[in-house]
Amino acid sequence: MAKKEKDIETELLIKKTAKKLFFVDGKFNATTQEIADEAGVNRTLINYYFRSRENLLNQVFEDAVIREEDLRQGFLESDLSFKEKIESYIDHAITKAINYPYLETYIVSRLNDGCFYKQEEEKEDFLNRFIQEFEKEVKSGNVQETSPIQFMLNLTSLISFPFALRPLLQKKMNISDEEYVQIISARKDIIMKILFKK
Amino acid sequence: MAKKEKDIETELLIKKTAKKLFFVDGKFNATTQEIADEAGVNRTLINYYFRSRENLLNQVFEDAVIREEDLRQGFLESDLSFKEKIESYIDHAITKAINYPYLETYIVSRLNDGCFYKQEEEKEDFLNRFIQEFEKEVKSGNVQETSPIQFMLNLTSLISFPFALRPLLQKKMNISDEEYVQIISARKDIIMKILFKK
DNA sequence: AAGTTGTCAAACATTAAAGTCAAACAATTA
DNA sequence: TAATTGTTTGACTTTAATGTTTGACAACTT
Repeated sequence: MAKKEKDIETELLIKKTAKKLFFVDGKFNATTQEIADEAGVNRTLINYYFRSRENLLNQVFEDAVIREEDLRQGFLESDLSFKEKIESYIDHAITKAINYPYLETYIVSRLNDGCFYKQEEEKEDFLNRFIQEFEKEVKSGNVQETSPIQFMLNLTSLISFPFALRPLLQKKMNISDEEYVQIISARKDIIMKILFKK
Repeated sequence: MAKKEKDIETELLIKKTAKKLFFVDGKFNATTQEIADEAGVNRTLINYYFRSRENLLNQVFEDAVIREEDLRQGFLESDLSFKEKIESYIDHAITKAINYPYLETYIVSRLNDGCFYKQEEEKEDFLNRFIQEFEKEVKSGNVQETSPIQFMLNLTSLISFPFALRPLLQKKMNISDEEYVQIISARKDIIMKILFKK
């Protein structure tokens, strides 16, 4: 069992590199060669560790879905106020979006290519709890009156879109990299102001 | 010059089908065979009309960029109020998003694959005019005080994201197709309420 | 140091997608 | 109707990406 650690290291390195290409660079069509080059390893190692390219992609996809669902996990658990919970959610989501801007669009592109994944169990629970908490906020007049679903749509749209569409938006609006970072770092407050009346 | 019309028909059919696969179905990796099958024509016709696959993709890309920029064209031209202009913009954008939900993410995915396109000239002009009009609105207290760029980000995010991420959002929130259509058709009013104070 | 196991890469094989070509076919026109 | 031009097709070639095999060598084990 020599070099066992190295084994895991290389395997993880490949996965990490694939994720970097997919989620960070948005190169959804990266070939095994490109992944190997970027990772600085021989291309055949991808087959050695993952059997096939498809296998690697599936693992990456699964990880992405998990990461995506992780964010919601525990989001309602704390004893913060609803507004504070949303605030902390935005923080997390923005951090995620900075590190993996194309995570969501990658998942969608895979879904459209016929990839599936099984639903988590606790979801119903989560949605119900969220709806309940949200309705309370509506009654207290803290948020604009809409359906909880629309509220979530607004929330996720306002957070993720500027990251996922960054190249296009920058180009359309003639914005430099530095400016865009500026703009993006101001998003949290703006989003909070939009979502909460008080 | 026989059959000139038919020529154009087939060529357009192929392009239209490619667009359908890319922008409507989100199949960014469709092969020439898949495009041909979907169009009900022989695969080699793609080479006959477009020389190469890459060529077809570039044409489709260019068209997409144009369509994308068209939407903005004339948006400020009318003598409607700013609010009415935005309202009509949202109408157009939603119609576009219904018909081509993946238009924007497709462009981004191509940009990330190293595709470029040249900037339009009148852009600076458009942006300046928009900024001017927007600042006036801020002064009149019709909109929340933010930068015009942030306003545009909010606007486009709120419109496009629910379309571009539809499969993921539906899955995450356990929403049926019928429900989702419902939700989406209510977006315009919701977005207007968010963007305008009065 | 000989044996064992895990790691890696070069060379080769396979596959599937893209692209070419020549011949068949259709339409138009002289 | 024969000739010309444009369109479509099937068979073939090329290319590029994936997958497999084998053997070198490094590290650890005894």
